[in-house]
Amino acid sequence: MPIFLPKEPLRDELLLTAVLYALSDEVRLGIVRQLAEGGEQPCGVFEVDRPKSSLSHHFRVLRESGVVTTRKDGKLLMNTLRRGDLNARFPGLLKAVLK
Amino acid sequence: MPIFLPKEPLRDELLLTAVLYALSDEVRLGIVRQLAEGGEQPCGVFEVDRPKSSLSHHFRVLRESGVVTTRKDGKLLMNTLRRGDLNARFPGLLKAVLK
DNA sequence: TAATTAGTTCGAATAAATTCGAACTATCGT
DNA sequence: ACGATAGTTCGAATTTATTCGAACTAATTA
Repeated sequence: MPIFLPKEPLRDELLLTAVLYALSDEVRLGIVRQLAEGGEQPCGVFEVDRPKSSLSHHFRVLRESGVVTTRKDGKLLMNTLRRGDLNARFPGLLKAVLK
Repeated sequence: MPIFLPKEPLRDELLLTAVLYALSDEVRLGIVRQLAEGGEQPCGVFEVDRPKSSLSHHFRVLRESGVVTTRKDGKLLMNTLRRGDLNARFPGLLKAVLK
């Protein structure tokens, strides 16, 4: 079966509780901070002390909550923080969390 | 055994992930919103469709994460949102979440 | 003193999240 | 075509959270 990335919620489907939950984990928060700093990056560059299947799980949570968007580029999955959507729906949240 | 309220973290012991986790639940977020609106209130005034033992659990999570502080007043436990501490440690977070 | 009220604590059941290895898909390079 | 690389998916184990009823503590009121 082909790889299906989870469907990412549209801007107006973002749920505050889901976003807060996604950000409430150290690993995921670390990923988000690094994306905020360095812009679009593939999954592999994140140095977390966990096997890739665990990392993949955390990316899924970030995608499904709408915190991150992922596009395919060759053999890489490139991840971007959904700044615009998050700022539109929850103004100030990202800034407060990333500070 | 006497009733021991969970120890509330000091301002500089607040953890962002713990706060975000506490806020990532609809019931708890509802309590926090109502405290933000109406100021100090006892546990009993919150109309959530759950038995009081469940409510008590949610208050515990809010206290242990440092979102809420509780003082005893007669037979009531009065709860207050820890605005000052939260704003000091995570500027803008509360505003963004409560909007 | 007894009854009521407010809310916690306990214990056990259920539900949900996390973790990891192994197997897999897809792409790239040789 | 083959091997290596990137990352997902699956399945099962473990951990953590939630839920609730019942028993409890402490304060109030009769």
